[in-house]
Amino acid sequence: MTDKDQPKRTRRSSGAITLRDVAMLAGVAPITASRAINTPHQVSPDVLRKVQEAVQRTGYVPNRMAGGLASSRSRLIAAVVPSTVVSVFMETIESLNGTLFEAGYQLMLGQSGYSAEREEVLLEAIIGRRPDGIFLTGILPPGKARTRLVASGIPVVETWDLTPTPIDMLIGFSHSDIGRAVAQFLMSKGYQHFAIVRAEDERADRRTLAFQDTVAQQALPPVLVVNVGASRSLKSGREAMAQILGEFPHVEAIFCSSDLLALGVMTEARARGLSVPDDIAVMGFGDVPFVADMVPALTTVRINGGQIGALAAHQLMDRAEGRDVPSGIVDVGFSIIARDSTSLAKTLR
Amino acid sequence: MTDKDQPKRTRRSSGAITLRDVAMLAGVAPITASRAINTPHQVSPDVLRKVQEAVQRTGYVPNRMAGGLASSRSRLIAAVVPSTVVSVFMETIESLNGTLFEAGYQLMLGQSGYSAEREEVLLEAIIGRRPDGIFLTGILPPGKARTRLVASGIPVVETWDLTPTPIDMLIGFSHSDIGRAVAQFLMSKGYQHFAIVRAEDERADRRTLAFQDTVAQQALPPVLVVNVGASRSLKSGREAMAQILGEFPHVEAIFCSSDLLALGVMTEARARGLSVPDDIAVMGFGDVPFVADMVPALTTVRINGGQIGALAAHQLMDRAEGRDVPSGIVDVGFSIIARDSTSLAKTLR
DNA sequence: AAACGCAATGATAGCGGTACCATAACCCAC
DNA sequence: GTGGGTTATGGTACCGCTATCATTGCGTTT
Repeated sequence: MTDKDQPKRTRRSSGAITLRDVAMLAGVAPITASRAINTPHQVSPDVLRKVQEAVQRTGYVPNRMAGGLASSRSRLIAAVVPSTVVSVFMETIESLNGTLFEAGYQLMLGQSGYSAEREEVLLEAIIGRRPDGIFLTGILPPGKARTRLVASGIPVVETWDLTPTPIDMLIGFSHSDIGRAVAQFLMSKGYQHFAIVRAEDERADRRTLAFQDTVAQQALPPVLVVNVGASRSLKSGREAMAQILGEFPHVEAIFCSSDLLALGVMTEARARGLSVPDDIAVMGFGDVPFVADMVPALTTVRINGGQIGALAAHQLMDRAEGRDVPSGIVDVGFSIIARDSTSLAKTLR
Repeated sequence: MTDKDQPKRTRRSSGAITLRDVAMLAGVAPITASRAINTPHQVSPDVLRKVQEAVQRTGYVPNRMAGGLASSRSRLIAAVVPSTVVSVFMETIESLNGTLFEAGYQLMLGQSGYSAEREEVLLEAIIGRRPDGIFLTGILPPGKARTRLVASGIPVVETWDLTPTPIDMLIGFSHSDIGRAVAQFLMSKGYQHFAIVRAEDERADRRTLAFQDTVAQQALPPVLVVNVGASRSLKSGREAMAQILGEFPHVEAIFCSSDLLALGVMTEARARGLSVPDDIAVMGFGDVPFVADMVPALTTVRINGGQIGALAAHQLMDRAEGRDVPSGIVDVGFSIIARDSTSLAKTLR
């Protein structure tokens, strides 16, 4: 009857069930309901039961934005992946996401690889969500984006590479080591005339340089390097192979900066009646699942992407939950998976 | 001098720059600073300049959790993708994420495909974030998860399939139509003896059934169907091919439920000295980027995944921003990309 | 000239949770 | 029986932002 009881202003609300509703239904204070839900051991069995019942009955789902705001803990982790050829990183993202999810965290995805300005906008969008941690595919070069990230104070894991100067935590492997190891592997098989097919990419660059160095130390002929630019498609592998055969017919072994490029190289070789590995050996990089079962099975470099994702998840969550994780570098290494595409089957010329 | 001015309780705070700091620096009220940032046309040029300067100087990044809580608009979209073989959906996710990002939204990723309980937990985690929209890869079968989702009132787009009873919005294509179209395509080429290699998947099921029906209507011999289970690997394609050749040596054309399976089938064929397409025609599904440049180039079914992602993004954002988007079904169709793996090169037996 | 409309700014009260402190009830020791 | 320590619960004040209404100043309408 007393309309004046109503506050003058219209209160808005999303209309959804809130903790207050649950608490009222259970006959306890909101804070007690909160405890029953988040730290059940702190409440009596009786209250716990009543609150759980109320949650069931109402279908209450806690609002994590409100919780995050109040506790300064968003339980959100942001991952930045390159927009192209995400496939190589899929294993990592899946394992990252899976590990986070088990522990009650969510993953936010951002795509990099466009312009520097957009990179900055992306970082700002990410920071605006106040994630508890940030996962970067690759290492972030000095610049505004990096400065902003450091200033934000959010724990960061860079991955997939090594650098002596990480922002914070780093989980990766040495691309130089890979270039060296692959060169040694191929030389140990007796190959002497090498070509490299590589995408335009700083990491491929370092693999290439180390490969060339290692070969040069054995006084072998120089390595022919074909740069296919940004494209990592099978097609560019084929084109690169055509170029190699034109310029360097004596080539015996080709190291490609991705499995897909290697597939292209093999495709072109076969199209020209050349046999892999009888005429030419081919190596890839990445060990995407299907190259193991092709004919010939592709020799390649395997990175344990799942390990990187899981490790990163744990380090970020440890940080978020106040456990001490020193900034530092974890080298997860790599392995060369020797398969048929590099098995010597005829006498080298 | 008066220590008692201090409130008794210790105030916590994340210590970061807040809107209040910016407003004070600019000499305006917080709400005015908010307007300068979010709706600049509502403030005078003078105030705008001062606030922008303050933002620059402080490096202020708005806290979107607080904003979302206050406005009931999170600017977050959740996407649920199957945990396996995400590659087919990558194009969609990239385009979804890209479109959202341009408009100031962020993407949250969830992986489905585990247990039903986990599916429920996932949905609860998603709803807890109060996203402005949810993108589902596939359609959600009736069950607790679906009920909960409907109850949440969050706009939903189901994709990659058609059903007469979507939760809300639906962007997909008919798998039956594909089965029919592929059968007709292959029959029009003169093939009569068919096999299908398929993964355990409800959608593959419908393609298979429609294919069989269409073939049966022409009174052709029955189609040999090989179910490879959950695995969609190249290896299972090879194994399926081995089985087909054992049971059905007359087979002329094989339709696979993924490009990777098709690759496996072709690999096994070649390993046994059979030629594709001279001895056997092969078709895939998905048109992953590299199958166009293989030898032989793979005939396959192309879905415009980018279109699905972009369209879904726009529909969800339209909903979030109060523009009217009727619940309903969009059929984006598909296309058969005829390439070399089905070009008739010798007289059929 | 009084009334009106509109643009720019501000005060206030939340959004839905949790941190922090307070209180009550109970147990134990001495 | 009184002081001290737990355990269970509650009250209050925020987290950082925006919706809503209020106010002010000024040009415009009739």
